[in-house]
Amino acid sequence: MREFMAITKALSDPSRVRILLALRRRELCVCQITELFGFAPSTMSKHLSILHHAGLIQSRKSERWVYYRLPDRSASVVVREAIAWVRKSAGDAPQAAKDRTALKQILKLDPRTLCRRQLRR
Amino acid sequence: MREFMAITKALSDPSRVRILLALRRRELCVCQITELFGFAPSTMSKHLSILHHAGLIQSRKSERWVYYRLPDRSASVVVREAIAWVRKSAGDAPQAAKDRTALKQILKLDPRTLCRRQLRR
DNA sequence: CAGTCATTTCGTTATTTGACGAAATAACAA
DNA sequence: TTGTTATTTCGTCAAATAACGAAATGACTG
Repeated sequence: MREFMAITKALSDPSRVRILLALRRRELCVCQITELFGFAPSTMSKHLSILHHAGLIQSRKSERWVYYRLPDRSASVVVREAIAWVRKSAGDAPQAAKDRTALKQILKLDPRTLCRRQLRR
Repeated sequence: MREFMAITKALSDPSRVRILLALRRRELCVCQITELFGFAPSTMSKHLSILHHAGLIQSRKSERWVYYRLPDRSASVVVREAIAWVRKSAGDAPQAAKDRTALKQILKLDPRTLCRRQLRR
């Protein structure tokens, strides 16, 4: 029940659902996700931490960046079914489509450039 | 996304998950659910209203009581998959087992008697 | 009709949550 | 080392949520 509630609480915020959908095809680094959402870095970090704590995303560190991705096959059935349900139920929402379009633009940029861009504001 | 978030928000409270699990096999009237949880009637009513608004339960009125049940086949795929996921992922939790045991006792009583019992407190 | 009774609605209160900025941390670069 | 950069942690504030009791509602009962 604990693990399950961690998942449902993680899914109860629309930004976190959007993050999961954005990670559908590829891993993303924090600065890319931050750029996509327009939130303060600390806010994004908190959302990512909640998803990670629920087991819904995994992370790796490379050079200066932290990358998040959907969990691999080693994840529990609960988690994998949750993600499948999210994708199937919310993947076609207008917001998800908007995010995909915005993400395409973001992915054109080199992460180095991107993160500097964020700082300039 | 709206419908989906109504569902995830509804599922983000453990009491509401327990209600769904309690309704697994049969419909229950509000006074039976209230007895099971020990909350104030107004609190239970609010939880039921949130579940109902999300489409996760249906209701019918009979004589003096309101009965709630899981939705029938007419419910959307999102809803049906949500309920299936809940059952599969949280149905075996210790709390769910406790609830089943407590529910057995409650079901032995006639609803008439039961609701009066609540009032006496 | 007047009185019960089951449930819901409303208003209040304490707690949780989500946002931010500032400061801390960790990794790289000069 | 010293400074820069990416991310996280911490503290704060406003908004959302979950609990309650009191009052309203709606349906049966006498």
